[in-house]
Amino acid sequence: MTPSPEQPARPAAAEPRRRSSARSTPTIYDVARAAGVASSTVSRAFSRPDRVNAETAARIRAVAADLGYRTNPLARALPTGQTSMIALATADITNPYYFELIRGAQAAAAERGYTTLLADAQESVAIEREGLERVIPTVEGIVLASTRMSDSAIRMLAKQRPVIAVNRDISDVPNVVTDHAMSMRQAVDHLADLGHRQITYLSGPEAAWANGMRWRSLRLYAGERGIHVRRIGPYAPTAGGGARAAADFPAVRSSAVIAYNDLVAIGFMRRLISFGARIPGDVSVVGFDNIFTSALTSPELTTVAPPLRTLGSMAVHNLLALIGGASPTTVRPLALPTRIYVRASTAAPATRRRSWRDAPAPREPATTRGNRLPSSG
Amino acid sequence: MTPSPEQPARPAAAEPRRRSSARSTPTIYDVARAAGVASSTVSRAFSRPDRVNAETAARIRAVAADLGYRTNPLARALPTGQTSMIALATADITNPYYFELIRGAQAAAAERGYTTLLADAQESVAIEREGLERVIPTVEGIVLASTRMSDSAIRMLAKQRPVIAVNRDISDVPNVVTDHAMSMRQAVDHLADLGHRQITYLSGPEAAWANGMRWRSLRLYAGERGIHVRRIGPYAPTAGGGARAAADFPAVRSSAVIAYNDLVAIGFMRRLISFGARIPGDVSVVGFDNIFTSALTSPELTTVAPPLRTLGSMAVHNLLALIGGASPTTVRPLALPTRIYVRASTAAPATRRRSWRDAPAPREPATTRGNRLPSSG
DNA sequence: TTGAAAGCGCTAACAG
DNA sequence: CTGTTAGCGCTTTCAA
Repeated sequence: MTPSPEQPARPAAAEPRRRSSARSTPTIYDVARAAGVASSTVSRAFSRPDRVNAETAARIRAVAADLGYRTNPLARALPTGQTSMIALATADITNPYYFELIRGAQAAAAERGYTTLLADAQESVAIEREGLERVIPTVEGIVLASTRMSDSAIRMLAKQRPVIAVNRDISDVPNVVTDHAMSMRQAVDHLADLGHRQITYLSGPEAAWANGMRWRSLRLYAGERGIHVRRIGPYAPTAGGGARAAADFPAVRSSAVIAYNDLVAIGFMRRLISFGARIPGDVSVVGFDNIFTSALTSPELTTVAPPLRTLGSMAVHNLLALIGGASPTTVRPLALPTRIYVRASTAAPATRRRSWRDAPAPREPATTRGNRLPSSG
Repeated sequence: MTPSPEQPARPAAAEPRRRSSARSTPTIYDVARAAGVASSTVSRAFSRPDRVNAETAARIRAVAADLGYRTNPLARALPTGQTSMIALATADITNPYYFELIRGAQAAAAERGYTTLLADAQESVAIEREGLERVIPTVEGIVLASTRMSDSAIRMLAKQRPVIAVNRDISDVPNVVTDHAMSMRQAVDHLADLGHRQITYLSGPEAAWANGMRWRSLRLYAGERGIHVRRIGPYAPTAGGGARAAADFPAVRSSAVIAYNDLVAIGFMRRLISFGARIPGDVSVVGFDNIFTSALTSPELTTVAPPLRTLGSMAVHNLLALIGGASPTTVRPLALPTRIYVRASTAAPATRRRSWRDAPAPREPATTRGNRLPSSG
């Protein structure tokens, strides 16, 4: 049992027998050998440079550089669980509303060394589930940018990985949201300042959280300013929905309209114009979202812009905080401020109130003011 | 040295000492123990079911299921190098042009069990490089959906990972492209059939490959149909560029205009209308790309739609073939067919040719025909 | 068909 | 500050 003295000690096996530095990408072992240090030192030189002698670190980096060594994130992820990846789930990547949000999230993630996995649901709950399912083991956290999932499904998800919801309020799930109250106040103030006394709200989907918020805020602020409000709808949150709203629109009643979103506003304007109405001559129109297209319509649409980019970056920022160990309660929900872009679809109401339905008149060329594009927001 | 008979054999060390099945997610070892098999058998049951007895496999899957076991893609990636991830690099995720392409790529990847990493360059070459750099070690291949990189940089990249370029022709790098010739032929045929005899081309960036293709094809097909062509520009590929083109536009010369892309066409129309021109009364306008907005302008824009979705899915399809070992030469470049959407911005030329600059007239309400949205393409 | 054992490339105690 | 030594969870020869 006891080895005889002259018996050679077990071969030191200093560094375990690794595959020779064949071709393929160099590893820390290759660098270690070339630099004459232990592999763990190389590892430290890259992952915690402060734990290594400055000179040694420099030498290692030099050797690594000319060997073309690059840390392998996968190999690093295995022992640490830190994949440096987060997922961004959207219900529909095709929806113009989300571009800036995605970009804001992307940029914030990249800045912190995180890579973004895109999980597009393509409008299907099943695809969303499946996509998330596949992605979960790989990511450290998830931003739910828009989702069709139920509250309970989201809570479930939040048990497996840190989750931040965007523009959705679910108890126990931290989120970042737009300041819907402020956005409506901006719309109302603008119209009121112009002299409008009645406003019609083109309602969006009843299930949409934002829709309820908008209507409630509208009543509140309009009331404060002595403005009469009414609501028609609900309509689909699309240009088609807006067109239907135009057909329903009681022209004599309101000199101003606030639509659930830009798409509805645009569809509404187009249809109304085809009926012979003048905008903003007969009716002023305000939308929400400031989608790219809203600066390209005739007339250009006055709209309230959500802080999309900020929404995206804040979501990621908070998510990374969560991942870093912050408690969900610490990550306070934050309502981000909006901004109104005044363009050509709003003006003072006509002094003589008569319906455009009585006497359709030719339109005037679109005027241009404040035609800022979304990207400058 | 030779162990005495009664000496116990080295402890079997059957399965190496792993951390007890503490909390956290179950591993193949947990499943193996619960199912009474070796960990390697569990591994096989999931990665190559055909190499395992059907019953055993079934039992293992059952045990795994109720343990809640799920294969860990990261752990699998380490020994095999198969991460099941591909990267999709875009120069600007905010560009409406790419939505459907991204979605097509995403869907194709998901279908084959691949996850898509989004690398948005945010218009910066530096960010693009850096993003790609970070992502390379993690992905099995890359789709370059739009990129600012130089040809040589791309060839470099292609040495590290399989690469498919979209709408870009680089020797030695397989690609998928739109059939630019066909798309221009569709535009010319449409205008010719309407009776136009002269066409003005609003040129895009000179560096853009598509721009050269379009102009060349235009000359070719217009020639075949006896149509006179001229070109003005170059202009930025934006609505602003189109507006500048409108200022330059020699109204008397052409009854029809083909723009480099939809954005240019839209900017052109708006500015021309503000000058008092009627579209399509005075000038017919055709764009390229069929971006979302083109169905929402007044008048709605006639445009030639690239097969974006197909472009995306084909790119991924070919990329996976490459990853699967297909030789680059096998993956033949393919020019995908386009489709023209005839809307309200084109009509037969006015019988009496006079310049709208002489006598601006009030516009008519937009007509509606073929106002299909991009998503239905 | 199944089991044992050696890694994939990197991190992380624990000594020294 | 640096080297040694176990693994992270899975795949994969090689034997049995």
